[in-house]
Amino acid sequence: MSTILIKPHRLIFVESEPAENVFNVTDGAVKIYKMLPDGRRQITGFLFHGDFLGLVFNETYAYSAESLMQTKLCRFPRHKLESLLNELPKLEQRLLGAASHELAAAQDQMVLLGRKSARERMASFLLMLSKVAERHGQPDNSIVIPMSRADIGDYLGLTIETVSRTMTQFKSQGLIELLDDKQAKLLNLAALQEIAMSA
Amino acid sequence: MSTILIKPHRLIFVESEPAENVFNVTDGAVKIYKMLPDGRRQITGFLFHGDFLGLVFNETYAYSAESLMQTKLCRFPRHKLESLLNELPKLEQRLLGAASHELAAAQDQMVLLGRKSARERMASFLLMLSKVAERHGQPDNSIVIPMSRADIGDYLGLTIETVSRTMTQFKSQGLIELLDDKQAKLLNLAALQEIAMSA
DNA sequence: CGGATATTTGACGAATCTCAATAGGCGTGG
DNA sequence: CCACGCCTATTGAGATTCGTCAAATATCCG
Repeated sequence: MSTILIKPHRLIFVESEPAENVFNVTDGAVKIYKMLPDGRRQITGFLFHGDFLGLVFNETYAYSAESLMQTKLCRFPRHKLESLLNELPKLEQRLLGAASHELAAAQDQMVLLGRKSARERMASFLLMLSKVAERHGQPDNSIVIPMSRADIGDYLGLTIETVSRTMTQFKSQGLIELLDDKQAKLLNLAALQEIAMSA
Repeated sequence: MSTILIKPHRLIFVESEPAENVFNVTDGAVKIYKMLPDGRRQITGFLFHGDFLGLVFNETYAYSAESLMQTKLCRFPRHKLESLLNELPKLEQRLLGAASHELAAAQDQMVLLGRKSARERMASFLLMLSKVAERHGQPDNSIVIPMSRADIGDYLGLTIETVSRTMTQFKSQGLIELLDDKQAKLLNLAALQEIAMSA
């Protein structure tokens, strides 16, 4: 096990490569995504401090992973992990808990992608970043947006343009304030929650 | 642990109820879904012979489950499961494997919902049913469709009408043959795979 | 400072949704 | 056995949301 430091916008591993390592995000932010043969991309999650990465029991990675910013990772060789599991059953329970949590998040994202409008998706996304801010001990109405508009679009199943237009719309309705591309204030959390409609 | 028999179109459990049982589908078919407050629904998966159901490590179910047809389930009380896990670490590995598999399926579904066209979604769906048929020892080009058009729509993030129109389109292009609402032949698997584009 | 890249904005078009009508299946009861 | 009614699926026409293409603006970084 070793700690590694990763520069912004670096590939960490690629889908269908042999899954040699498992990671834990210590600091920074990571996106994970799958590609279609013609180049369309779906980002299936963003990972932050404390999240597990590459947690598969297949022989190959099921998705690609890339850093959004300078990021610190703990790396375990996977073959060591397997023997470790036999020694520490407690760890296995933690992994099962993590997988269960990820699964619940994946199902929420399916609801978002299958049934929510662009406005609802963007509101849900901003509230997700608000929860991340909270987890990091920041005020929940002041968010950092470490990903590009393209990343947001590929996460929400929208185009860059729709993401941008919806942000502008929220801004002009006084729901948010954009400090710059990467930083925003949520001026009306209640209204955003209303829009997001997440059961 | 007991085996229970469930009639078609019966609720098995409801989202946010205390998760008292874990199930294994022995026979039949089950849909699992989440609702938005205004009644929109997203079906997050269909389960068949051998699939685990209600596999959560939260105290409440994360989704509702309903039978599509007459279905047989194995039921475990969850509190017994937890002590069982301590005795049989092997079981925990199987559950972790199942969770990992479900997670991979969830990510594929996110790609479908976020980035695929109606045609691509329907082709992917028909091929999924083809794999189910194979798993059941049936020819892979003769599928049973145990769910309604509404279910298909809520699974693929489409409306009933779009599902129906796309089926008609496939039929008129000689890709499929509809025996009745619930049964079809896939006349050109290669073409459907081409359309589905699943990386 | 300046070129490259990312974001915003605008005009238009297309895929899918909505609403409405029709057709088909299936069970019940006459 | 047929007729009726109910429910689901299909088909059609028009509306709408979001995507596409294009241009302008802003931002980043050497």
